[in-house]
Amino acid sequence: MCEKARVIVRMLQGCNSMNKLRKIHSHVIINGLHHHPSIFNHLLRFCAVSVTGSLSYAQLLFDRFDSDPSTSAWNYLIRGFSISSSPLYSILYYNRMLLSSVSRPDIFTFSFALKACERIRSIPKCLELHGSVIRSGFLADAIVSTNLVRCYSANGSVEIAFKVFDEMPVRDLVSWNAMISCFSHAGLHHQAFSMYNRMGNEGVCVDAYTIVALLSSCAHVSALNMGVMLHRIACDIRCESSVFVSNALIGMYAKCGSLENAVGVFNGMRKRDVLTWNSMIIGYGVHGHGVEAISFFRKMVASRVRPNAVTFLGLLLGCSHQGLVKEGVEHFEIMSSQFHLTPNVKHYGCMVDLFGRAGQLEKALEMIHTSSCHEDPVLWRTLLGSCKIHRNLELGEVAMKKLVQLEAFNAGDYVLMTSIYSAANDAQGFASMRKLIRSHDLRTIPGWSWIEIGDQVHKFVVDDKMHPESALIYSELGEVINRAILAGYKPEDSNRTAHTLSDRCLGSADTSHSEKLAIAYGLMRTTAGTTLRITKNLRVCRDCHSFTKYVSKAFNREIIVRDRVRFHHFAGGELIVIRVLYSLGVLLKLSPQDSLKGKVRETGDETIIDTEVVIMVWNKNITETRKSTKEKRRIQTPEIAET
DNA sequence: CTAGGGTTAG
Repeated sequence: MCEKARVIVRMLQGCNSMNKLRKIHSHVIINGLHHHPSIFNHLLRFCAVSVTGSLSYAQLLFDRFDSDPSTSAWNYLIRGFSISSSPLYSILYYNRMLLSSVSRPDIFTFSFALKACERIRSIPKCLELHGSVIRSGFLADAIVSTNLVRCYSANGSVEIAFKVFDEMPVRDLVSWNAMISCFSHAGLHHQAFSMYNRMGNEGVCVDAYTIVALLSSCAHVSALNMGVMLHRIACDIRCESSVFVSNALIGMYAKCGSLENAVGVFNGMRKRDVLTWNSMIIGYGVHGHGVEAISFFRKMVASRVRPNAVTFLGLLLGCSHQGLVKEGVEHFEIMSSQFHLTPNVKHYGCMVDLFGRAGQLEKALEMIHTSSCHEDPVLWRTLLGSCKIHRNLELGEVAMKKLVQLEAFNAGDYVLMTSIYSAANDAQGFASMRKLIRSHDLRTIPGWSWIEIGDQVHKFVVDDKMHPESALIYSELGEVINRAILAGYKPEDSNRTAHTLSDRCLGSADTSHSEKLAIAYGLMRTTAGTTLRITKNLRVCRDCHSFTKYVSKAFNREIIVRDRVRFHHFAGGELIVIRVLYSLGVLLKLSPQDSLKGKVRETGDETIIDTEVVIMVWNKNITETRKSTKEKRRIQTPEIAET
């Protein structure tokens, strides 16, 4: 290399902006050095892969280069495009390389091309690259084959991803993590767990990435015991203070119904990001605790973390479930006016639910019309649900007609509409629904509930007879029902209400609903005082809701039921709200009415608590219940730490 | 001379 070229290469190594690069480039051209391979590579490298580079300039350089680019030159371009907004170009350059260059792809080329393929969502390209990887013998490279696993996974082909993984000659920790994430994303949570077990058997250690992926699966299937175990492992390998791990832990605890522990993790964090706050707000939202969600939202804004669309989803969810119409509307408005976020279908869905649940059905309808998504069946279905609650036949018919017109009707819609007709004693309408059901051969989704006991998950369906301890469970359930009745439970009379008609025709008369079986089993198999956590796929019916409430009183147990959309938290025969004064580490359990009546208020720098509500003090693993007194207590709120 | 991974709603 001549002295001039050496100087230019040194200049390029120190280059930090496109302006400088352009100057150097013209200098190169003047000196007639633009076909010098080393200089070309350095120019290309800066344009294609540095943060301040320019991919279009890289293309320009590439097109004007008149000898055959080296593999590394191709790699720069393929790499640059693979992480750009147009990954397709990455593939185009890869194809061009194969067809027009003497330079052959190496392991790096495949890594970058696979990364691009992961983002363009094309199974045929995946298969083609897979073939080339095999032919070139690079399948033995752990990174290349892990990229292949990710590629199939991102394209929705879990089976092939697993096959590639299973046949990998060399695997490392990242490969295992990729496979676990793949299962977790695909909703195959138990497969994700079994990968973890296999890792243990093969002596592979886990890291923070493994834990985050597994925690996400725990959150989805409410596997609290598994989640707690992962929390312990995170502490053992000292990654529990990573923001990723902490956020995943908060999400897991909140979705497993343990807000106490979610708050515990939240309090211990040194750094918090949007996801940290969102996880807490969503946690409160899905528990139906709008007031608390709003309080977290205020603290979030005060600590200068910018809320995003998901933040507002959590807020609106909490407001609609707690019946906070005014607050919901307020936050829906500031979402766009103050935070410049555009509401999407899900936000409109929450608003329709907010108005509908509160009985303001006309406003709910208006919301659908003013939204940008008035053809979305979910919104109409939400309205239909509200019409059922408030027994509004006219609007119910409007919603149902719309669903039929959109060809989006399902069995659930028919169930709702049928019960609206029944409630209105409209035999004709009822008959027309039956006809529709027959002609479309629609089946309802079977309901099931599960409960985690030890490391086992027990799943129940309606009138379940499959469980090995079935007989015992039914005799226990009889006993439980009797004790609940003594505590005040009134089983819903199936002959009295309008439900009868629809229940009979749909085969879901109020027999032993799956959550009743799960509760009976939980009472049998856990020691006195243990909290029961039930998860179910549908909504909890009114009778089971009331049943659970009285069981919590009769057996003195906290029972937390997670249904399709929210949590129901029962204790002492009440539906309760957990109010956390997180800056104090104080945890209050009170009824939603108390919360609404403002028995806990934060005014300026102090918090006022009416102590007739039950107070629990949260302190690491110790919870202590203090009995109420009638006087008012004033507690100084200290500065919020580390925000 | 250059590679791979992560968390939130329904």
